[in-house]
Amino acid sequence: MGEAKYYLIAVSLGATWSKNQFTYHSTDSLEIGDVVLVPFGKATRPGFVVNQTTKPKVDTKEAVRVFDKLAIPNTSIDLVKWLDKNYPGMPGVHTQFILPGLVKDIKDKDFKTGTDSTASVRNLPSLTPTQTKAIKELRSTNKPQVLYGITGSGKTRVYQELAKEVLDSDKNILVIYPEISLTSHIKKAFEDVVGEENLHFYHSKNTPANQRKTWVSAIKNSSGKIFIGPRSALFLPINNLGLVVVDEAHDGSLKQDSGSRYNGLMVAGALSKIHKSKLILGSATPPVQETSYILNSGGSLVIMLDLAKGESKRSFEIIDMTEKYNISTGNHLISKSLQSAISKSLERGKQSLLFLNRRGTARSLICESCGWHGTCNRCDSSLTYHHDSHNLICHLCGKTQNTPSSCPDCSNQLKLKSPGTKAIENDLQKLFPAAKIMRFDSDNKKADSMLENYRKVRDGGADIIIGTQLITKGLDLPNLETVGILQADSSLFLPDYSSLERTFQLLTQVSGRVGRGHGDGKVYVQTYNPENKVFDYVINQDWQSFYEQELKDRVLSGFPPHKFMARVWVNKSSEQAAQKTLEKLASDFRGTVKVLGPAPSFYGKKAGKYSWQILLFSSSRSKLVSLVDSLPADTYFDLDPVSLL
DNA sequence: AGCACGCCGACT
DNA sequence: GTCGGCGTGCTC
Repeated sequence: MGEAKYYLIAVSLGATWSKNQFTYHSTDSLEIGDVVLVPFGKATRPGFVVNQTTKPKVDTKEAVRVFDKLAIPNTSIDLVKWLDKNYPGMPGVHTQFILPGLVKDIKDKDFKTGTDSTASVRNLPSLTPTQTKAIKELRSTNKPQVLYGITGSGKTRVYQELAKEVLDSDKNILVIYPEISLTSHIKKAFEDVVGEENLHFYHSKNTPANQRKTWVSAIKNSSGKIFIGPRSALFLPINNLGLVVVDEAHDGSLKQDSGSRYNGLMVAGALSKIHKSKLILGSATPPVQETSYILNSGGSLVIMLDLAKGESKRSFEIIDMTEKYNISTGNHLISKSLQSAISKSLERGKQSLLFLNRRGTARSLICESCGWHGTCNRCDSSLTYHHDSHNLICHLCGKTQNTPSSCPDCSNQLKLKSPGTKAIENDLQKLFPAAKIMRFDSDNKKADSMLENYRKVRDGGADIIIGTQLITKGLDLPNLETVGILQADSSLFLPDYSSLERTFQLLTQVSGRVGRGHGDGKVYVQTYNPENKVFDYVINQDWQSFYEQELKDRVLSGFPPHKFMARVWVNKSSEQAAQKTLEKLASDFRGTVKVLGPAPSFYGKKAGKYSWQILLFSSSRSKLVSLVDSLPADTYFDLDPVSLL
């Protein structure tokens, strides 16, 4: 037993700590990165050694090394540093990402693996010319790349091929995939490359023992493994990472929406830079902001526009719901075309899927006759109706307008509509009494029941499926023929700079549920604004034109990726207090950066608290970082918000 | 997040 | 003179 030495330890802590490095002693000789358990307050928490230090003035407690030589890789320490720098104020949380609670429970047996058998690689399907070309382009550089491939173009097959090469060069692979529990095909695809024993899922729904094993496997193995998980898997302490794939890179779940609000795509970028590994962001609707960042920093775009073998076609019909003769006599939400398509699919024993775009419903006022909706003449953003004051408010600049009693363009009556899936289910049952109808939404989103529901639906337990957001995510329904999108425009007029992009993504992803290799399918897009250009981009499956147009619009409006942005808000028990606090902040910041607002937050009242917000814009991200880092304690911020709502 | 410290009002 | 309200600050 030697003399006690002193070490600076980064402790895994919650969001309320603005500091997380403290001095502990140990009689063991500890190395930088060694994982330790330390007493902190009443609790014991995991931490890692930052460096050796001198005896401090305060009394120290003892750090206990968890396992012999269980050190987190330098790359993970560098990632924590990057997070601390780019999302300031929550260092304890960032350490917790790297050292989650499960670290405390790691036992010797978690180190024991089954036979480290060599990968039992199965025969993979042959490549199409488009896939071969994409692989060649992806191989040609180590810079980050965006893989844009329409639904059905076979991106997964491309990942398989690249994964094989990376594994052959004795490295590990990380695949980020949202809603992994719903999508078995991605699991199978990588299993075919690396074998079951070498494929690790990292997911909160797995058993604790399984999670510990995966974590240990990451820290222990220097090659031959593929790790798959949601955004939290970005923080697995993987060694020797050769490839990072973020599939469905447009997905909103990549953005952490509480605590340290990091953007998973940015973290993936930092991670691959630290490892000098390849980064691929794959999607049928690549995100505008990050695609632009990648293209402006030397990365490139790889395009796959052809359907892979065995994939079938999908066609589109845009239905103008302002035309009365288009609407079913039995139900005002469903068009005649959609009704007869559902009917025909029923006769053929095929399934129909109705997507109810609930985002933004009931809050904006629209005219059913001509498609008019209130917009702010200063911001060009949609106005939101407020029940209490009977006003229309711009949530960007805060300007208030009186609510017109009738449509300013055609003087017909204005409507606030928000049908739920339940109401539609009832209506449809009346239209199709013999059909088995099933709702599939996040109201019953307990993961196990969701998977159960999905199996039931897929295996023919429903003729008509009604759902919201959830059904946009990778649902694979082989027997699906008809897709109906109800209120396709409801997400279009949200007061959010990204509402056009969100709409494009939603519609494209829903459309992608049909025509998956088992007969052609048709998508019926019902809208009150058929002339909106977003529908052309969707039905032509033309992301590139959408992207170019959207980039131009973002330059004009000054939003990301043209400028960096931060959203800053407070929650107060009175509206006046919230407004006053932010007016003070806004006047402090004006002159340093561009400020928009204050205005009420979109969800202005939550749990009895009133929320107001301001938006900060700058060409320098670090300027925004230093501003939000100096905010008062009860102020919240989101750097690079994907949504302003 | 917990938990101690501390400074003021209500009650024995 | 004591009990306890919860604002403030600290956790090596």
